[in-house]
Amino acid sequence: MQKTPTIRDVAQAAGVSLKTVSRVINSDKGVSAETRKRVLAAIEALGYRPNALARSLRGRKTYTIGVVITDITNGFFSTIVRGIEDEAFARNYSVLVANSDELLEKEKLYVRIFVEKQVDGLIIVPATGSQEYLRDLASHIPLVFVDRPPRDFSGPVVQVENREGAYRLTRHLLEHGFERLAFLASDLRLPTVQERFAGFRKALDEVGITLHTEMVKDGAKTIHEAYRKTHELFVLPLRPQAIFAANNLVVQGVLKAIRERNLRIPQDVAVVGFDDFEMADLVQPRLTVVAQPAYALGKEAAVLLFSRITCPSVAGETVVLPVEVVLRGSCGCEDVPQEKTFLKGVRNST
Amino acid sequence: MQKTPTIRDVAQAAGVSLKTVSRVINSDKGVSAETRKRVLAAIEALGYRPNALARSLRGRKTYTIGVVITDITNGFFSTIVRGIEDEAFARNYSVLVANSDELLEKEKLYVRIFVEKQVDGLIIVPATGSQEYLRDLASHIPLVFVDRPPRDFSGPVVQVENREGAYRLTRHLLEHGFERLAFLASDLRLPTVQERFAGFRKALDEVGITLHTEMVKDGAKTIHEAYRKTHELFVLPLRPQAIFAANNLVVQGVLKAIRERNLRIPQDVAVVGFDDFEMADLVQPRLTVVAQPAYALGKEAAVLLFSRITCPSVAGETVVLPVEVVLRGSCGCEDVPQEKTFLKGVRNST
DNA sequence: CCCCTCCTTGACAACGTTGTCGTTGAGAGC
DNA sequence: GCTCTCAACGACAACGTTGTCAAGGAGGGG
Repeated sequence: MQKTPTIRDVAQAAGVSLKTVSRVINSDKGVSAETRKRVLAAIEALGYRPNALARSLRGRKTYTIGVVITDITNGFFSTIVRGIEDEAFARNYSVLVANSDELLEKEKLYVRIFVEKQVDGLIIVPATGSQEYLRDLASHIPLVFVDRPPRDFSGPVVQVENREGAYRLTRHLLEHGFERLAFLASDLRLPTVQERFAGFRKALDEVGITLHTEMVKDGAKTIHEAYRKTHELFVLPLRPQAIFAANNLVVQGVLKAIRERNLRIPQDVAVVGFDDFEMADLVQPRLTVVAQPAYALGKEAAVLLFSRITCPSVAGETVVLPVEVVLRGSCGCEDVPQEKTFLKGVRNST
Repeated sequence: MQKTPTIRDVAQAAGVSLKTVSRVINSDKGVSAETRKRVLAAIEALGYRPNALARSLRGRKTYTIGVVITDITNGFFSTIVRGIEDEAFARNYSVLVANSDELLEKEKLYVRIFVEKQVDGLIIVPATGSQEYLRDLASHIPLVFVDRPPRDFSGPVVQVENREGAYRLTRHLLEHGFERLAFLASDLRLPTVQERFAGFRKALDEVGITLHTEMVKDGAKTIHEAYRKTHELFVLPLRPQAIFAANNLVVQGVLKAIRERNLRIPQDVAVVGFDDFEMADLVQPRLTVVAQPAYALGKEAAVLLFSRITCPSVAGETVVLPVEVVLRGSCGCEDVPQEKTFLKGVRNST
């Protein structure tokens, strides 16, 4: 491990001052063509690479943002991250990522670390609990939330029409004539889930259907737990006719359980999910879902963050992106597979 | 945006020198209990947070590593990243991530940026092309490759038994009596794919089956392209009896095409894939695959990297992790769904 | 010929830390 | 009472950059 050359070594090699080298590196004007050539030659010869740390310390800008999500393994979040990353890349920014696992303490810790690392901004999927701890921070560094609003704290959020999407999908279910609908959620304390539940509930209320508590299952945070809760639904005296799975993990558990019980979808029980993903298009019957623009969610959050970074006076309001009900077979509709339903792949590719 | 307090402000507030504050922050000895208390009080009062940039510049250590993968959206890679991230978190390291999209130029650019940001180490899934450009770098900073070895360059790699896995899976297919096997690949220039193809081929050779060129399709880099190539296979006069999909994206395209042609799996055509993922367990019939320990891949790569970071003399050899052939229904076996096939979720949770 | 301008260049300090080394003072040992 | 040791603390430089300011020289206009 030999010593990395610094601007000083380059200056010496080229026989100029530190500042002149600095000017060449930053393509500042005020350097003659001749000198510039000599400096560039020295840079080349020594294999000099600027030290971004020193630059950032001096310039108070790291060209790095921090992203705290709950779990990168979840396709929904990885797609959001991808949206953020692409936008960041286009602006010469790098991205630090962290998985909070829905744990407030982990979120806090990561935020602290990223702030100490002087990130220029932070995009957060807030974990359950209170984001009040961010209050002081918010005046120091631009923050943007994605997917869910923070709690006990107000800041710009980029999210989707959870309530509306759930409402429309539930109405659709009701139009199929189902009356005993179950709602299976990862965590009803999450704002997104609450909104979805509100939409679900509103649709039921409108047609005067009473929702029985045993038809609502909470705490299905993993595929496996969703799977178990689904089984619980089927040992009830009155089994559900349709299941509304509140996210992409839940729906996978639901499918697994139904498969195991040898029930037919949608004849024995209909299933719909919130959030589209490749699998939804490959199972049989294909899954009817509310498709969320995950990539756009990340991209918009990044756009918002960068506008706040470049111009701190930008307040940054809540952005709500539209969702789309994608009817396939699992809700009871006739399933007509058609090409080009590769929505997740829709990207302004780089 | 008020000015953030520095160690200097704390020193002034507590009536001590800079160095004393520094000592308190780093819990160095040589500070009386009384002074320590005063300093801590000042830190608290001012809301002081150390600046990691200055620290890193001074200490030549950033506690940050860079990870360059091809696409975080792909569950295989996001799981690898998760493995890396968990290991990094445990050691107080942060992770910078980048998507190369299999583009060498993007990979190079990111590596350069990360190096300029003075990361303590780099984990790379090398894109197609030559990694020769890393030669100089390797003596300056620890590098570890995951999933595939680099080209024109030798460095520590953490990968799986591609050849062996493909070989075993292909043999299994042959035991079912299939003779016309097709191989569908994303990019045959990739080392992983080459190895898998070699294993596939070896199995065929052993039983004396000649592989016809039209049974090998290359260039299926997206689900959509895999879908198209699959259709191409079925307009051939002699259609394949079984399809070996070389990765998780390919297999999704294959399924989609087969579904569209209303062919039955495995009666009309068997399908197997390389890399397990949730979906494989949910489609009908369930997919027979070679399961790769993606999480462990990332974790091991990180472990190796950190051992090289802490002790630069560690050479770092190639680590090969075992794969497992998971027999389900799509290969022609009787499909006996069983609980607890949640392999992806297997994690030493935090 | 002189002054003014503009272009090129450099010295120096600063960004916020920490390592090195030196100073001070209290207490122990003789 | 004197030296010696050790704990507590501080001054200073350095990490690698860049912003500020000033200097030097060439060239143009009067």
